[in-house]
Amino acid sequence: MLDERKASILRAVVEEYIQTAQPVGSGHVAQAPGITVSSATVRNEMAALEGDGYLVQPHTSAGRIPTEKGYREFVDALTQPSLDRTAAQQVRAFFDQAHGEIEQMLADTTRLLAGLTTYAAVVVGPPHEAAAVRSVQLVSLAPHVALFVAVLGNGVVEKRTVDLGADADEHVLGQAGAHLAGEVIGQPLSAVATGAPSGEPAVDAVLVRVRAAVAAGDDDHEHVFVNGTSGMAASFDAVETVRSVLTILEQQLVVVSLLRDVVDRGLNVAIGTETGMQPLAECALVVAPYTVDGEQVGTVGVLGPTRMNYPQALAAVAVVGQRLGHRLSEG
Amino acid sequence: MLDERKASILRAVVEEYIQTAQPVGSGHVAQAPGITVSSATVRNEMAALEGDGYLVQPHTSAGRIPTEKGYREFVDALTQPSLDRTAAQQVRAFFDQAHGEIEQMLADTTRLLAGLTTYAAVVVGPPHEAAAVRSVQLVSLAPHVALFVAVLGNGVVEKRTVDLGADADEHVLGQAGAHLAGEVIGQPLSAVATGAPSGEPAVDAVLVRVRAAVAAGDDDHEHVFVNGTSGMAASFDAVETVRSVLTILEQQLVVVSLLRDVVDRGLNVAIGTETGMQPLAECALVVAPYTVDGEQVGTVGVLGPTRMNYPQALAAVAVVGQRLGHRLSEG
DNA sequence: GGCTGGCACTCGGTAGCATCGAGTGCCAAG
DNA sequence: CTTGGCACTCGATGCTACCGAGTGCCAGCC
Repeated sequence: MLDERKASILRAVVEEYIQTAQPVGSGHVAQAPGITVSSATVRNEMAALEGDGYLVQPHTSAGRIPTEKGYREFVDALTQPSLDRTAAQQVRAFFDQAHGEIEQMLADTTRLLAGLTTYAAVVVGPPHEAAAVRSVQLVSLAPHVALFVAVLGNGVVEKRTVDLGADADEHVLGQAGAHLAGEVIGQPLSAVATGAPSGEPAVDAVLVRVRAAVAAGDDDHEHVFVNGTSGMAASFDAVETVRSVLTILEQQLVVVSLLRDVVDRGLNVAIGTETGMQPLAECALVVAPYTVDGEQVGTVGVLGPTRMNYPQALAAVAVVGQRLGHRLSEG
Repeated sequence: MLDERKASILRAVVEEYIQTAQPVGSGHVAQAPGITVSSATVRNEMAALEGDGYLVQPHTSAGRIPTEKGYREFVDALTQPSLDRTAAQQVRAFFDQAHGEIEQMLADTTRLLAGLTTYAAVVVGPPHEAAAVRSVQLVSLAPHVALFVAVLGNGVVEKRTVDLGADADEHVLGQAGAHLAGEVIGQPLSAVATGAPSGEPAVDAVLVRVRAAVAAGDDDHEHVFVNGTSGMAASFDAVETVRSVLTILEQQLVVVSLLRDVVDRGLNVAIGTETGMQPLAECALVVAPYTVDGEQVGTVGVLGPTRMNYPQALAAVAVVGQRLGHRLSEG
């Protein structure tokens, strides 16, 4: 454990480094608010902090930079920060005005978060399979093609185009739809795959196709929304870093499992290698799960450089996650 | 108009510059295939090309770089290029296997294009309003909340959450839904906004709310899918350029109007300032509209650096656009 | 007349070198 | 234990010399 003085020196270093991106020297720290000792004393303490692995020198006779361990300590020592007035206002305004369609709202939420933090924002939507089916319908689109539409209790609509292989008239489609509705309403969507035949040959032909189509799309990744990559890009000065981060963010499955993994470890913040992804070594991830009716159904997060503004990011993610959960609980 | 020799010299310069990103000197051009004259002659011709605005020198005594006019000439002189074998194979495989849900397919198409070109790929989906409504439904989600679901003829599903303001039982919702169905099936979705009341007070209360919700989301931007931003990032070496391009790509409305604008001008390729967007001065955009049942309904494109591989990009965009149109026409 | 080899010239990039200064570690005194 | 002082380090900056890719131009050749 760090003593009080070491802790405040570490804090000063991290805060200045976050602002300037330059190695910070003992002189600057000595002048920082909350530091009452001389630069010489600071030097001694900084040497000790370096010995303990909280700081590093890029080269002898340069200032110091926080290590992952240093950031970790800094973050752990943060008292739960709160948003500044205008940002809180912005969040409030957003969720007051938020309306309409769930996916649109999640996408807009990433915009909000990206705007609040100037980093890349990520929102993982509620898993589709979880919710109970509220309504099922089969709609004819073209001679051999129908669309299976299921409305889930959380407002998500699942759809699959179904190649029927042969003509099916409206009547048969209607019957098949009604049969499916009887089977799966109130059940999770996966129940579609395992239902019984109806007895009517024409209807059963359709049912087989539909069940196959639904099952095929069943390992449907959860939906991920990403935004603010431009802000993320601005935080790095090596284009190669930007490129590798973009590569990660483009792989939805990877993003989902990354966030889930961090949340499962009970973390709010994953710094550098803590993310478990080597291309994110220079990044930090701040996340918060959100709950609907007391159940964790998704995650919001921001991805930025390790030298991100943690207090701001933590506050933004926490507030947005909480508000989003409330909003979704309302329906 | 350029004479034959100037044209082939320009072509050689562009091709080498695309490959190396270095100013190209007369010596290299002289060794290029198709060039049979000495470097001294090439020098004279290159000086003339510079005088005519096709090339520039970054500084005296350096090689030359194509100008926008130079790229334009190069592109216009291209004979319609075709995809190499493996890429064509990839496209074929993709569309053979493509199935299921239209939006998923469009998203996957951007992945395909991004993979083919190593630039950022953009696909603009068919406008939602255009297609005729096939089916309408009102589903209760929560006590005061219902979901309006409309299936359009092109397989798109439009949905709106509707705050009913008060409880409405299933029966009333069903009636309202049936009433709407009678009005708008076969019509574009916008017909929902202008229907008549039903006469039944409870049903009409619901109808008012639904009509408002549908109208509110009506200026719904068309859906845009973007992918391959990491490849785009790798094409530039200034992070600031990457950032500004990302900023553009994050604004869906801007992307849509950009593509539409280019297509409307009858172009396949927009180079640098031809895009009309200043942050894209160092970019080129290759686009192709795709048609369903003979009607242009959307656009595919790639966005890369001005020194992009035009033949490859043009071929990829053309083939993908065409195949996508076919695929969508089938239903 | 047009092409070509030759040649002087230009100028960005790189390497070597001195200088500067922010920052360090250490020490002796308070 | 803290602090001012001091010698030291080493990246950054600026200067100079040099190299070489590339140019423009010219005289000779086909």
